[in-house]
Amino acid sequence: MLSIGEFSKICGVSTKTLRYYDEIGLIKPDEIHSDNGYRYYAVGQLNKMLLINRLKSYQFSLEEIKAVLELEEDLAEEKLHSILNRKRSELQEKRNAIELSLNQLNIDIFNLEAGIPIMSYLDRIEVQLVETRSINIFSMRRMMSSDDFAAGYDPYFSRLYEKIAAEKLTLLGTPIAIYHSPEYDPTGNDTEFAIPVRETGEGTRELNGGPCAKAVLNGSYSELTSVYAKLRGWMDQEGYVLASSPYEIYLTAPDRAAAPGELVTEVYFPVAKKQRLNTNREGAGDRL
Amino acid sequence: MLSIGEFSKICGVSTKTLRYYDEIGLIKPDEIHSDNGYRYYAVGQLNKMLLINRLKSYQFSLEEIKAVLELEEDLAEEKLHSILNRKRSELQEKRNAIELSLNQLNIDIFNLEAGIPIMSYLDRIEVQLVETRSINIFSMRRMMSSDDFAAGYDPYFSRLYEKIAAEKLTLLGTPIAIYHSPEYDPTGNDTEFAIPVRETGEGTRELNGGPCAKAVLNGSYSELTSVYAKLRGWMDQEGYVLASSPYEIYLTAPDRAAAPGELVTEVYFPVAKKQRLNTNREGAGDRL
DNA sequence: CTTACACCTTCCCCTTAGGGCAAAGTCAAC
DNA sequence: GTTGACTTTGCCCTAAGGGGAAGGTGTAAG
Repeated sequence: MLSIGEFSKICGVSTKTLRYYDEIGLIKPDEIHSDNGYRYYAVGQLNKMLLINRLKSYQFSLEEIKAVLELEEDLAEEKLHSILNRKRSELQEKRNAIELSLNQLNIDIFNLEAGIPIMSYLDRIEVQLVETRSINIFSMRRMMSSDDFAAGYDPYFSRLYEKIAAEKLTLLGTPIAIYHSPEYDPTGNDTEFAIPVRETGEGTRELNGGPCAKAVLNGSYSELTSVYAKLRGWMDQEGYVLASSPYEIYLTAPDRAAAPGELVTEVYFPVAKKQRLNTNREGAGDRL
Repeated sequence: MLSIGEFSKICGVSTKTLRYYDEIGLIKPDEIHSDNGYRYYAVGQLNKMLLINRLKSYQFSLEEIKAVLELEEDLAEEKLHSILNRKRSELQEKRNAIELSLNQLNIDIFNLEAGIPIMSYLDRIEVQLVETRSINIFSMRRMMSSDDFAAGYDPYFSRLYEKIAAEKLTLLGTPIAIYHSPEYDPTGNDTEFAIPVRETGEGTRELNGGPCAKAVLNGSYSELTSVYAKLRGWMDQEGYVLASSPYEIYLTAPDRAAAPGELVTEVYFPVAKKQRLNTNREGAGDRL
């Protein structure tokens, strides 16, 4: 039998950790002296502890490890297999997310070396008030989960293009995404994919024109949230409210793998003037 | 001015988060109504909040972000540059660590599909008691931090090989690492890099022979900790104690980029019989 | 003017995987 | 017998907020 200190040195974990694992029932000492409470571990428990360490290196939580250990005892191999596969996907996603951040960070560092402050692109986002015309669109509407969103819009636009080709419709513009959810909802967003066409008929509708706050984004979609923030900030400052669903027009087709630096996206917020409310609480003089 | 709810929707963060950031002084509302305590944010604070979001995506801690924001105000660009560079290195390291885990996980899944239980390699680690002979080694000794360790031993062995070549010594074996720290110390380990040579003289010494617990590892170094655990477990069970510093002999040269599956490493623990102590508390009958 | 409802405030507890420290008991060696 | 290393429990702490309660406000509609 091994004392907690010996066991901890062999396994490379702290005694604190071993006491914690005992407490949560992950690995309990083979024996606890009833008179002094000392924990003693069996040599045979080394394997279990080493497996725990390995699973930890795969970023399993202790709760998950507990489940895996119970599976191991039941010899439920196919379940274990699926758990490992899922964890592999998780790790791959994490790696990809880091990769994306690294790319963006590289751009920022590159800009900084060229003397461009990090967030200066925000100042280059210009918001204008424009008057749009109504256009006829061929569209489909979907609830988009965040997974769907991450997968990109290409498959949806592809389907639209296929139908347009099949029905011999006349293209009048580049793809558009219209966001009908009143605000961002992490569980799913009501999104309409549209392409301007000449013909009316089944599957088409009119996208109403009117006054819009418009901003143009040159570059990676990762900065879209900033564009939205800029537009909402502008609306608040200028005393406008959202009149209907915002939409984005992808001038460079998103299915074409253009260099991210060359993407051009227009963002439109249909707006209406807020009717006589203090657009600025300072101006209303309700302070000082 | 924007209420906390409006500001939160524009920036895509929760009101809870904004109150927390206020509390820790990361971003304080432009104005707090003194009568009801309501927080109001200025449109101009959007930029700051978006920068915070971006830095969070680079996995800066809030504490670090606070420091960066202060730098931004001081326009200390070169400092900012170095901070971003350091964070880039951190992210790259994280990605590499995940990549390593993924490789190992892939091996485990592959084995599992072939019907081999995950930790079965542990059972294939055989510990034997062997009698080694003294050998003459040419060596250098270093304190190895965990960073040094991660960088690998190749540079050290390379230096030894260079000196051996320069002094025209005769090689008698493959590289050896000897661990003089009594146990693993995360702050640094006293490690000796050695290569067996025929000639004695400056820089050489004798590596004493004697009884050793020996185990052979076929495959990736990531399983070395298990080998050590196995050896220590064996020693405890058989009633041996460590007599001097353990060492590893790399039969396949570690500087050759052999496929990790083909690496062969021998691990030796010089041992001595523990003098008449209960080798097993059960056997000593001090329980039940 | 009242009422409903959305919004805001503070306060408290909860999360992961343990780390640090203190007071007190115990073990093994000299 | 003493000393020093080891072990026990107990308490508070971490980072970045989430959940919910209790109570105070803002605004719009009837």
